[in-house]
Amino acid sequence: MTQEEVFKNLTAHCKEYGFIFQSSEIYDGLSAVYDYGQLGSELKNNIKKYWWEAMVRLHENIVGIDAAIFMHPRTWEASGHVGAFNDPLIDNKDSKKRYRADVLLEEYIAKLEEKNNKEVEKGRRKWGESFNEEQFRATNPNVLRNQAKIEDVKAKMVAALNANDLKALRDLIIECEIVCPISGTKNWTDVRQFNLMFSTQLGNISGEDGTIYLRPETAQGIFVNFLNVQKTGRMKIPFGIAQIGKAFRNEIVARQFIFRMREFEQMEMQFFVKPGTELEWFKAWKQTRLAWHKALGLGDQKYRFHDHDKLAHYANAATDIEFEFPFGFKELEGIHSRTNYDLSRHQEYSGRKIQYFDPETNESYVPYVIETSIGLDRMFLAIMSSAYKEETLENGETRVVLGIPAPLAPVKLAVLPLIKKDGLPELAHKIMNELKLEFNCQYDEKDSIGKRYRRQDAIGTPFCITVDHQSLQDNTVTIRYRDTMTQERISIDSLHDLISSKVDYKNLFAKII
RNA sequence: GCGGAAGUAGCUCAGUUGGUAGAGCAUCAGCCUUCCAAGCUGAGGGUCGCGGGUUCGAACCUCGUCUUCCGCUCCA
Repeated sequence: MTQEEVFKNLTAHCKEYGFIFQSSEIYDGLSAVYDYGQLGSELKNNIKKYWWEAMVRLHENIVGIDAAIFMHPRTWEASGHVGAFNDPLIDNKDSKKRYRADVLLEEYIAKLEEKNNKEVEKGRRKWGESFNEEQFRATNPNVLRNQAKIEDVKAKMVAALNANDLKALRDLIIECEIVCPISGTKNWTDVRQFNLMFSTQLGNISGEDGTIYLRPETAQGIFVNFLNVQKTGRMKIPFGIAQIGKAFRNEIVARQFIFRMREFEQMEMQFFVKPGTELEWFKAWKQTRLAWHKALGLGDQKYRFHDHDKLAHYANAATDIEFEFPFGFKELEGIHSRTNYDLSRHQEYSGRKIQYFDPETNESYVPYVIETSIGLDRMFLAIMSSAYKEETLENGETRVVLGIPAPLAPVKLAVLPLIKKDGLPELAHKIMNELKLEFNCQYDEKDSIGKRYRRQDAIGTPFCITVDHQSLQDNTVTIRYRDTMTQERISIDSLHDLISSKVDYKNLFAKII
């Protein structure tokens, strides 16, 4: 079976067992938006917990916040998200080249002006000393025609840009018969605004038109709260602020299932350090974060660093932790040395002093920042794609099993009466009622025992507790392990401690610290 | 965005030259009882992605649209 087929089966499996559904499916779905189902949301919550506790609880100098999705619009001017992504763009279908629509029109206007200048030069040569440029421009029919066109195009372009009327811009390009400099054709796409931020209206914000954005990254919520957290939490550098939350990007192409979605969730931590020490911390966080991933046991060979050669304007070092997805090695987490760019920009745009007074050196500075930013949905996909296995057993039968690490498994155990009479269901319920106080459990008495094991395998339940006739005699049950399919008989009293020891996050943390 | 392919029950799919919609698995109820799925009986479930058009009649032909997958492009 090819990788592609396995990935297809995985996505079908995610739907069939209630992990992931397409958003608004009964209305034909919404492109690149997905919902997490009854099991998916459990797994997602467990991933969040693993990250949050590893970052916030295990590091005494990291605290967590939960900032709003809506932020003051000036945030995005300071961050550089507004402006950099606000151009109306148009593609030529033949050359596949992309242009700014307003630039194409301005070049067209410039050409007309050049034409007129040439006419004027011709007139000047012809009339010599007695040439009156003003009068010439006011009377020459060619110049007048061009000038009228210039005025017309300018007026229409400004009107269209102000009204954000993209269709009018395209119509104008067609009307002017502008051709692509490369292909020479007039085969244009629609004009599109390549703004990656979603916008909406806020009731009444003073001085603005009320347009606000859904945050395209969670990081800014941390930066604008730097002073709040540092002062109220009495934080001393170096320290970090962590956050889990939704972000939104209006991607042009969003594909590969939940790998690139328009609404997604990030788990980010911004670590504030003394200027000059940032590259040491960058190196340290690379190792810390890789260890966090490897502790899950999905396979060490599935991870690699991809250092950036071309750095973003705000960074002085950057790397990706890439994971081997079914469609190849792709970015799972980014670790960036963001310098003091963000805090400095907010200092500039807000007019507030955003600095840290270092008691050791008695000086103030704008801290440098190391960012670790992981896509929660990508993490989900990484776990699912490495956990999903189609196995052929020794007896020739097949099973589909999700080898999800036990601490992250949506359902920790299933309680199964071997048959549904003779008092076995009653005892099974009694066991379940005690264990469900701590673990997410399922009870199942339908169909043969083997079939029920397969059902639990398919959703990644690590343990099946089977109640049989012997249980009624001696208070023991069998516990069956998902990965090995082996069983052992243990007393009902020891169930809690055994399962607890296997699903505890401590097992993972032990490998990190 | 461009090009290609696809969309029929929860899942995987069949459906003949256009003539009232099918299977297996799954689900539910009952029977049976057996530690690694597919025993017996019965039941529910589909405006064939959506919308126009052609036709006496469309799952099938046609146009549009939405969604998904693949390649390119774009973004980072």
